[in-house]
Amino acid sequence: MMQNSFTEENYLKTIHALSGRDGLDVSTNALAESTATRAASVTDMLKKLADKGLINYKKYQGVTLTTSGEKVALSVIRKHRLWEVFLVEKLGFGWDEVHDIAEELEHIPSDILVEKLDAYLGHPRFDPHGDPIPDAKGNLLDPDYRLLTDIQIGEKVLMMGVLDHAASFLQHLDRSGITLGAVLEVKDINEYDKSASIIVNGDRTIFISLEVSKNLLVQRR
Amino acid sequence: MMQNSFTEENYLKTIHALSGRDGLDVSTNALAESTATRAASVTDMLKKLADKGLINYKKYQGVTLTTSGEKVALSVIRKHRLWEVFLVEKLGFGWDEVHDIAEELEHIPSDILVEKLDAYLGHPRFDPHGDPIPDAKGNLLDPDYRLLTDIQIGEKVLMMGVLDHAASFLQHLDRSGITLGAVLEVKDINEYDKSASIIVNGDRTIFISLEVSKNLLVQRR
DNA sequence: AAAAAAATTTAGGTTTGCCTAAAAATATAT
DNA sequence: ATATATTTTTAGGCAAACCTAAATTTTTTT
Ligand SMILES: [Mn+2]
Ligand SMILES: [Mn+2]
Ligand SMILES: [Mn+2]
Ligand SMILES: [Mn+2]
Repeated sequence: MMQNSFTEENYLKTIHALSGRDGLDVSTNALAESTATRAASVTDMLKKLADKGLINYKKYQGVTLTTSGEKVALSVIRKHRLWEVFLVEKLGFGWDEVHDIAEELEHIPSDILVEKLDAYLGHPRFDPHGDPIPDAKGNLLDPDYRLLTDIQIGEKVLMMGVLDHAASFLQHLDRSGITLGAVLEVKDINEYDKSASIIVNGDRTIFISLEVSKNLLVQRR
Repeated sequence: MMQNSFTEENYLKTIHALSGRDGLDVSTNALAESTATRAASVTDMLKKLADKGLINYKKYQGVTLTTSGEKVALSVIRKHRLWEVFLVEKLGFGWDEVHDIAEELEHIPSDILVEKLDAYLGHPRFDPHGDPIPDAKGNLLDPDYRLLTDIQIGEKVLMMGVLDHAASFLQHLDRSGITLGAVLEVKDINEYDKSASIIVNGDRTIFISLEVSKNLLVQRR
């Protein structure tokens, strides 16, 4: 059985991300956008992935992952997130610095490496951004967090993850003192622009824009 | 400034290894052999590396690294050896299992990653096979070890490294109890086939063939 | 110093993953 | 339902890294 290339793995991971929890069809254009390539190049790759049995592809109809394609995607995601934990927990990187490095490390192929890394890290269940880490068999939790925009005034929630993974957003959260696991209490919501004042960990009050609220995943306590 | 590809880095590393401590010219055929490619492919790559100023190349005359090429080679070697230390010291791999994985990890580009890894490992000076690790500036120790074949009967030496890095050889040493840092005393050398009996760490006596002696780097105490 | 052998380079192809431009299919608007 | 717009595919090419076969250069032998 031939190995999947770096590029093929990235396509599979992207298809997984774009098809979301419901396994919706992913369009050629969406893939072109996400992979920073042109639609024609995507079509080329889709043919190859279909030939290898990794995706279901009918011309003009979009694609979904096959079972075998999903297995590959989940394995890459597992590696990505485990390496991110390593970079943050062991090497002392910030959560805003690890994505690009993990983007490369995720393609190192050794299964035994992944399992030893997982054990060394203490079998973490979430990565530094709050994203769940698939287990060795490809089981992936779907923790139904909600957006901070759905939380009522007076409610206290735990900060569990981010939707936007951009370094600039994560750095903004750092400056606001909003870290994974922080307790957030919605003190007030501005009618006009939906900006909010939030009490962080019971002491500091900060103001956050709707843009920020829309990207914060939280959980009732 | 364009980045060097995976493949270019491997060629530079191979040229470094083959030119030895004296910086001798490396032949096209030797490179073809070491990189498991054909001579014609090597010629293609040599032209490219010469264009990029990484090697000195005159047709039919063999190649040497330029200062800039050597810098790249040493950086790749540094990464290879640091990752090997990580795999053995932190993840618990055996010294016979890490080479192929490090062969991939050595191409992960981030400078800051390398420096954080180095610090995390406690700035190791040698890799699990006894090979010296270049520092961040590209300074590489040249410890003048000698071969066990050069040691007289009765002499006690420290086991410092291996010439052959093959898993089968390393596993053979494991079975013989010969590890890095072990004290070896040459008890007797067989006239006929130069095989020897050796006392390991002052207790066990083992017999080793010339083939093994030729691949053991040792140091007087 | 030729002739023969070995090493190296050139010539011409292949595959992978990308591109632009043009054609075809699908979706949307009138 | 037709026309228009959008999406997707096809056609034809390019660069990287490899290949085989054929030429060329260097080295070794006679
Ligand atoms: Mn990431
Ligand atoms: Mn992450
Ligand atoms: Mn190695
Ligand atoms: Mn080594």
